[in-house]
Amino acid sequence: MAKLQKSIDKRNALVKATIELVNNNGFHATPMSKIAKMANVSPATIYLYFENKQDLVNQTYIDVKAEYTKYAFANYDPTTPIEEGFKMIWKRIADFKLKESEHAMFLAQCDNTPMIDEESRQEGIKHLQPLLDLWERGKKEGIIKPISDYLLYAYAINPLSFLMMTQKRGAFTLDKTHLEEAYQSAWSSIKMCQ
Amino acid sequence: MAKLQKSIDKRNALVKATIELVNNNGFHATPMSKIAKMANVSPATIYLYFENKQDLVNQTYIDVKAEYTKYAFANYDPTTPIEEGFKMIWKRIADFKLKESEHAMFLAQCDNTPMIDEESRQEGIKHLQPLLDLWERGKKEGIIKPISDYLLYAYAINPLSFLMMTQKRGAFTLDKTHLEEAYQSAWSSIKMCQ
DNA sequence: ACATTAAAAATGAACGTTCATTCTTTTTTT
DNA sequence: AAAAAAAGAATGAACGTTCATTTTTAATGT
Repeated sequence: MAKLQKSIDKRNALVKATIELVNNNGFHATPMSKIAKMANVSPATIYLYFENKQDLVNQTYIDVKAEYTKYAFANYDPTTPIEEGFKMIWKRIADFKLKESEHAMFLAQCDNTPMIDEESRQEGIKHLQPLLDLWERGKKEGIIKPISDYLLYAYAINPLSFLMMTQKRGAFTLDKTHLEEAYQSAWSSIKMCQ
Repeated sequence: MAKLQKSIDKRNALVKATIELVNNNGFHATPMSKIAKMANVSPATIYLYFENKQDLVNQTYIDVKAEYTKYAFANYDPTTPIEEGFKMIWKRIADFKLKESEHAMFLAQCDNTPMIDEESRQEGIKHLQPLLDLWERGKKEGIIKPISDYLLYAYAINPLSFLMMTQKRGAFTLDKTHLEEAYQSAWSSIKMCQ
């Protein structure tokens, strides 16, 4: 019964501290000692919950990625018409990136860095399937451009990461109007007919 | 004459080694000793060219960013018509990201990480002005959507970083066809009229 | 209900290593 | 021969991780 007795709160505190410190200082400047201190835990305790530093950051990545996709598809019904369904998911993702910007920022850092093991990266991608299914359906119906899912993601979704990052740096603020413009650009870039 | 006597080759070798090691291992796992070894130089010698590790990575970032924008605008003439000018710059940027993908990857890592000082980041942005000017002109002529430059960059340019990264990971290959589709998506997302 | 006890969880200090940086000496350049 | 550049070895600090011990938890017997 070993694992079950350990406090989930403590694990979560460690994950939370990891996100916050890596966001602010980068992976290279967040020692285990600081993570422990921020989580109000002894450094040694970390090793009761995680194998080592790499495992801690891998698990943190998977946790946040799962939260992200769960949020994105929370209210999505796979029978929704294409355009409406896409707008729904897009808005949820935008919402996540803005409201949970700490988490979104952490993902952006992980996704552009060799700090996450390839295995965990693969694990994180899995839950995006509903969006890929929607696109598949959209292509069949002649509503979505018949191009690679990577291209669709690059133009429809990924720009939100850049905008979130830019906003986080204080360069500009993504208000309601911007968001509507962003949606129009996203939709323009992947819909058929032009 | 202190600085001038030092070998520019040695400096470049250090910058090159930094890019390669940071790309492959991340900043957190590239010690000065390894950089020195890869550049065939003593660790102590690094400090004749750079103040410290932070300075080395800052200067590397600025170097690569300057190379990037120089490449992007190499054959651009500010009097070119909007659509043609945009296509020209876009293709050059795409070209850079694919042909100089090591450098592009390094920039992507720097841009999503707190590893670069804010000052050096600002320095790196400066040289993008010709593109912003083109957009300004395009908005006035009613050809480009009258939205924030950040939005335009997010949809017209930034997706290339994602695609380059995806390609680097081996998930898919960005061939000629994909590139043409990508351009169409980029242009669709920022042009007026729909 | 309480005392006892064994296991689990948590800890602070310690360990060995690695790191960025500096120091002293040697080599190269002019 | 003097100055600059480069080198290897040295240094102290910081790191990830483990060790020896203490504290907490929960099950058991009375």
